[in-house]
Amino acid sequence: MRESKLEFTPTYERLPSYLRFAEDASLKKQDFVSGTSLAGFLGLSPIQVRKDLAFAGLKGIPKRGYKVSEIIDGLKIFLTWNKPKKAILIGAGNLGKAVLLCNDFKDCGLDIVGIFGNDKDKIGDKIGRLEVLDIADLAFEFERLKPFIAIISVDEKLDAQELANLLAEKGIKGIWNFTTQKIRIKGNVAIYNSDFTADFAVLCADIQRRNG
Amino acid sequence: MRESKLEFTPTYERLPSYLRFAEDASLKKQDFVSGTSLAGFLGLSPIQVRKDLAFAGLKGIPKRGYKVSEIIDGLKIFLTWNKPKKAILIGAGNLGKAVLLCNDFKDCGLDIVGIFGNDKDKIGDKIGRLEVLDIADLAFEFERLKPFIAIISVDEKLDAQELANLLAEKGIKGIWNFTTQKIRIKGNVAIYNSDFTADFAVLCADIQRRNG
DNA sequence: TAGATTGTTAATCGATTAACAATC
DNA sequence: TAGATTGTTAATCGATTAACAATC
Repeated sequence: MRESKLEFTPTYERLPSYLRFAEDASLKKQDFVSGTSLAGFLGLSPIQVRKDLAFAGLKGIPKRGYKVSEIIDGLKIFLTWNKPKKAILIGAGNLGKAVLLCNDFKDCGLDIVGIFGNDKDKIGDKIGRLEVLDIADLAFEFERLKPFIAIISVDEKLDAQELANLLAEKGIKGIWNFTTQKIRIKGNVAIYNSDFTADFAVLCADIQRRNG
Repeated sequence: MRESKLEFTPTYERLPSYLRFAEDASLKKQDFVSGTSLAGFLGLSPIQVRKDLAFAGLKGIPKRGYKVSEIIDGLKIFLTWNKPKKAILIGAGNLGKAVLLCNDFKDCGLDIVGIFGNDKDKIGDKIGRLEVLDIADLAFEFERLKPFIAIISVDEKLDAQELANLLAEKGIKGIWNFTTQKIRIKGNVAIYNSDFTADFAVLCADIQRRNG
């Protein structure tokens, strides 16, 4: 569930899958891929793929398709993934670790420079190349790390709204909220809520529909 | 990014937040909540909340609002969250652990009865109340556990499509795919793709829009 | 050339929002 | 009663799909 009404959200959601497809094609030494093949692989309609790529500023060549290198470079620029963005992770639990250590973000310009925990046992531990910092030092460490994005993956014992208020005050540009707690910020901060239970609701509805 | 075009998806995504709000109200011993207050808290429009609740079959009382207990019971039934659904987790990494151990699903009828790992070190370990099973025994253990839903959170070393094919053949009803690998199933299996990079793309677009 | 593919304009479909009557 | 709220029908808005011309 996303917070603000950003136009073309479904398109933005599809673009990363086009990027991955192009990177696979690149590994296979293919120079061009057609929107049709992309659509076929991803289970989308060719028209939608062409519309999306056109939206991202990409031009194809009739009969040949889209140049793989242009898809890769173009989409990375369009998504701002060509520029590294410093991020901090708040919450050093399993989800925080998963985000920090998974390889899916290697192309996204997500540069996690700090991880904060609440649990006294965990503070000082190493996760990957980072040492878990004390969440109590968040305001102080913010100045040093100067993050652009904050990822909140704390458990329900901590108040996500309070954390968000502090982050907003310090000048964060975007907050990715993995808690089911509601976050609202008055200023100009982008907020994305990844609510697993919302996703699960959609899956349940789909199962129900398919099984009467 | 979701797989199939299920109507009313945005509504289904919002319903869990209404359920949580009602449960909070219930803890505060409130008997009724208005759609207006719900909308105000969640940053939605009152019309949308009323439409959503009506879609879920809930009836309010003019001037008073909606009965809290009816929201809770009604939404749980509507989402099929009143009935426990057996699920298996495939992938015993940090994300799998996070899903298994987080409390957000306590109301969702998600009953995780098995977790499978690939890493020889991890097989046999206890995570929460479950022992990590060998993914090589998936077909065999499926018969014993009889899961309804499978959550795939394996890393890129494993082929998610191959796992999905096996699960589909065994009769799984729904697959929740946390990998960025594309899964396609011919049969009548509901698939929900939780692709973090798709979410991140939307956040990046929102940040970009807000900052010129 | 013919066929495959892109690109664009128009039509359709679904979701949200507006307007307002009904009601406690 | 008056005011607040729900419920419903119509209008709007955005996203997807269709149709088809342009092109290599």
